[in-house]
Amino acid sequence: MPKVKELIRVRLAPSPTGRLHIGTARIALVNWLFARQHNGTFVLRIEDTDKERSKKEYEEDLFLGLRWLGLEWDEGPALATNDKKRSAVESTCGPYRQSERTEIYEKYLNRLLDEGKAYYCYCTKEDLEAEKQAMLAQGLPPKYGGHCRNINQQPAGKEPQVIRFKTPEGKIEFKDLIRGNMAFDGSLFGDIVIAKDLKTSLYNFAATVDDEEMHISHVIRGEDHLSNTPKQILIQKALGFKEPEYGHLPLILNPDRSKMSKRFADTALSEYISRGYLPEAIVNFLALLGWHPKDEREIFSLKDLVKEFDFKRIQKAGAVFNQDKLDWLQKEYMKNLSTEEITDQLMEILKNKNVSTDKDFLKKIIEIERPRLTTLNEFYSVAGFFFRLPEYDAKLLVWRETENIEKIKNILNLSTAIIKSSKNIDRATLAASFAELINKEGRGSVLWPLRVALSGQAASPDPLEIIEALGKEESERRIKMAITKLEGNLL
RNA sequence: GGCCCUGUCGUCUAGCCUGGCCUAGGACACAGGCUUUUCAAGCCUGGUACACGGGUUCGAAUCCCGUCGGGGCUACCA
Repeated sequence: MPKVKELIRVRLAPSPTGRLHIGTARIALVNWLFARQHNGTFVLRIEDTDKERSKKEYEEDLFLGLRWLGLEWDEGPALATNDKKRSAVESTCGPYRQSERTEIYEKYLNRLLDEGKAYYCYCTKEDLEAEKQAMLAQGLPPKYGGHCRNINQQPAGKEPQVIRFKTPEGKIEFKDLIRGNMAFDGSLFGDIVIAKDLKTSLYNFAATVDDEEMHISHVIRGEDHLSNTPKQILIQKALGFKEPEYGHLPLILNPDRSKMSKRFADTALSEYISRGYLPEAIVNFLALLGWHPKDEREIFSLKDLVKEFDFKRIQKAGAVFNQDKLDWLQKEYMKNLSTEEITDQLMEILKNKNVSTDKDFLKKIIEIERPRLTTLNEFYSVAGFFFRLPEYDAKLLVWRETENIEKIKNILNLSTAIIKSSKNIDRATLAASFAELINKEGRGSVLWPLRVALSGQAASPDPLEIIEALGKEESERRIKMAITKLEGNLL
């Protein structure tokens, strides 16, 4: 076998049976960080042995998601092929889709079969189910009884169903990077099924072979794989493979502490992407889920994490997905964006809503609305009134019960006059021009109806700021509309 | 049921290995206040946690034992 240097090589091995899960994204992050920290290689392997459930579109979603997060893989599918050095590695470690590695598995399957370490099982699913029920009925843990273990020839009238591995008895021990020493009792497994047939390997077998063939040095994955590890170690031993190091990360949990599922939150990364979250926020959030530095910092870029992230400080217990914290981080990263950066993206979003606007106007609005935005996607729902005055009820113009219609109309009329006569309508000038009226009538009495007239909403930025952004003409038009509304509606 | 993992504020966690600096620190969330024309933002203040029970020790969140709780796996899925 061509030699691949004994370096740090980690892998992400997702199965494309659904959109990239937020938990998978975190596993990817940790693997990527580990590779970057040790000058290692981050391998992406697609575990698509389950032909029914694997879909090309999910593979695409995976590639997209990883790239969006900034977690580019060094080896794997969908990479540019003009790198000579890489193609040399690929010829020994690739291909990177399990569906394309059938011959490799077949070779090892045959070896196990020839050496009597694996065998064909002729038991049908029905047989097995009956056996399982019988054991359960006796209060025994269900496991395969080894019926076909020592059959050398195909029994008459029976077809081979699967290939089983002869699980040796005895303890399996290994050291987990996060959990320390682990010990399992092999006699509890029964002979595990490693392939449906020579062409169709199953997870535990395929993954074990690939980790060896791809020279994986550290298997970093979710805790849900902890109980697969002893099985894979047994297969390694039977085949004379080198045992990689293992690290099992705690799971991301629902608020009820079960494994994170769609019932409680969006589990697909693409969901967060389309909701307008920033990759930096997601990365930061994912890193802080189950890990924390010695000090009290909370904000980490991918670059910071390469420096600071420490495997030893990973939590052992699962962590509940906390949307509030994500949103807070998202806001923090939004603050770092320049208006310039946001503008282009927003132009795009507005275009999709059939709103045409010019850049300078948009920039002004962004400045005003920034503190109110968690994601860019929310922009239109909070700031849409700048572009189109929404329908509103005339009653909204009344600040408090004690206000009367005539007074409000009067204030609105006076306001129009103030705006008209104001040379400049920047906020500061406006504040000075309105001072007299406000002193006389009270802030709320003046500003509330103005706000509603200008925004059609009860919650908005300072009305004077809105005027500045909207301009004289549009502001006057909106106030006039409000007056008309009051006249036509005697409440 | 069996095997395995795990248990500090509501949540993410610092502290645990190397007992005393912990009347347990930070962040998010929450509550109150300031500001105030609304909603945000900002600033200030506050409350809540070592799962429980035994030991060991002058002293335990930290060490030992037990109990209880939570989770994962238990497929011809990965």
